[in-house]
Amino acid sequence: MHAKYISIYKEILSKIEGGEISSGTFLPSESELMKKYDVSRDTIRKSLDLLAKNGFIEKVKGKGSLVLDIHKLDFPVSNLVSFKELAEKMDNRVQTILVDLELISPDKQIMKDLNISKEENVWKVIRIREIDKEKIILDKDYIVEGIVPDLTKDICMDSIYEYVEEGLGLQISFAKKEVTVQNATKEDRKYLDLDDSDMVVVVKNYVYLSNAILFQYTESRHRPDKFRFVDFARRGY
Amino acid sequence: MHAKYISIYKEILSKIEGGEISSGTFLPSESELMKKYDVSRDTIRKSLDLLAKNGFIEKVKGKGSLVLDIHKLDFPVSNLVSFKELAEKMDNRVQTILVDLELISPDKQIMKDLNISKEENVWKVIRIREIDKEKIILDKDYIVEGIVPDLTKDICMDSIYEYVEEGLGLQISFAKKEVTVQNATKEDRKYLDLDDSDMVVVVKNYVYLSNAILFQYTESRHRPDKFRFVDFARRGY
DNA sequence: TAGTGGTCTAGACCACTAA
DNA sequence: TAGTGGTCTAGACCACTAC
Repeated sequence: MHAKYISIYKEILSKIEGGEISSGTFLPSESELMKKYDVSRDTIRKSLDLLAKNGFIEKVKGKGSLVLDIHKLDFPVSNLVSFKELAEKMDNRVQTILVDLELISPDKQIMKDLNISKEENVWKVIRIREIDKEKIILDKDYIVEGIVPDLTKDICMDSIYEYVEEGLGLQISFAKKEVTVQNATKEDRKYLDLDDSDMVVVVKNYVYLSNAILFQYTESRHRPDKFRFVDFARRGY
Repeated sequence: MHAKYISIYKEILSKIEGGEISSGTFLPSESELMKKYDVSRDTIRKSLDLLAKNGFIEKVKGKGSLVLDIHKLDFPVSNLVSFKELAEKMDNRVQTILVDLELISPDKQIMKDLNISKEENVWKVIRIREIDKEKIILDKDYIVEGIVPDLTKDICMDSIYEYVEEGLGLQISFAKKEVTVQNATKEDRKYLDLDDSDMVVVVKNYVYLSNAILFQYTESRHRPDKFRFVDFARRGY
C-alpha cells in the first residue's frame, strides 16, 4: 500500500496476468512509464526490477522490457507463502485437517532446529492437507511460544501466517528451505494416502521474522507423485 | 568486472565467507560504507540488496545490516549454475562420463520442449555424473544447433555453459525449472547405480539466453537418496 | 542518429530503533 | 535525539540496438 514502486509493479503485473499486455511484446519504455505514472525513472526501474526478478519480464539492453510467458508457480519453494495463500489459487479443491495442537517441551532435535533452550515451550501443530479428497501433505509445525503465545484450533485451520502477521503484527521475512526425498515413516503411512509409494518428499522450513529471529520450524511431507514445483532462476549474482 | 556495486558486493561477500565479518554482527552503516568505498549511497544500497537477495544479510530498519549464518547452497535449484561450477565446490569427488553425443532430428516431445520446427536439428548429449565413484545423476541435454553449431566430446566433458558463454560469446540469462519425482525408467536403471530405490528426482530445465531465446532443454535425473537442495526464500514481492 | 536500458551521483524526506 | 535503513527525485554519462 505504501511504496509507489510496489503499486506500479502490481498494476503492470495485473495487466500481464490479465492478458492486457501479451507475452512476446515489449512494455512501454522506462521514459514512457515515467510520464504515465508521473514518477522518477528510479521508481519505474524498481518496479521493473521486481518484475524481472520474479520472471515476468526480461530486460534487453537497447531494446526494452520483453514480457515472458512463463507460467505461474505451482509449488513455489523459492517463495515463502502460506498454504492458505497457495490454496486460494486452487479453487477450494483443498482442505485442512487438524490432527494435533499442543504446547510441548521441546526434545533435543526441536531445540536444535529452533535454536532454543529447554526452558522455552513450543507449539506443535500437525495438519493434513487434502487435495481432491486425497491426503497428500503432512505438515508438522513447531513454533516458539515466546513469540506466538496463543494458538487456537481456529487459527490452525485458517492460517498461522495470517495470524502472526495481522493478529500479532509481526513480519515474516525469510526462510531457509531444504528439500530431500526420504523413506516414509509410520506416521506418514498413518496420516497420508500413500498408495503403493513408500517414499515422501520432505520440505524443511526454518522461518525467520524481519528482525532475523527464528520463530518456526516446519516439515512438509508430500506424497511424491503429487509433488511438483516450478521455479524461475536467473544466472549471475 | 565493470559495475562498482558488484565489486563491492563481492568484496563484502568474501569478508563474510572468509569469517572476517562474523555472522550475528552488523555491517558498517550505509553512510560508513559510502565513505569507505567512496561511492554514492545508491551504489552501496545496490551491493547490500544483492547480499540480502542471496541470503547473506538481513536489513533491519533503524538498526543496520545483520550478517546471517545460513550455510551455502548444496544443490541450488534457484540459481542457474553449470555442473562444472557446482563440482568445483566439491573437491574433485565428481566425475563426468559422456554416454552419447549426436546431432539428431527432434521428435515431437523435443520439438515442443525447445519450441522449434522439425527442420531444426538438435544436439543430444547424455552424461552420467559420478559422485564418490557412484553413478548418481543422469543428465540429458538437448541444444538447438542453430545457436550452438559445433559441439565436441571435449566440450561436453568440460562445460557446455562455459563454451557457450566464453567460446560463443552468448549470455545465458534465465531458466524455468521443474522438479518432480518419477518412477525410474529402464534408461535410469541402465546408467545409474540405483540400488533398491525405484524412483528418481527429475529436474527439468528450460534455459534461455539474454535475448530471451530458448536454446537448451535439460533433464537431470537424480538418485533420490542423494538429492538434496537448500534454498533461501524471501517473503513478499 | 535516436532511443533503449545500465550505472552512478547528490540530495531530500520519511519511519523505525535505541539511548 | 541521533543514527539507521526505505523511498523518491533530477540529472548525468555509458553501451547497446535499430534504422
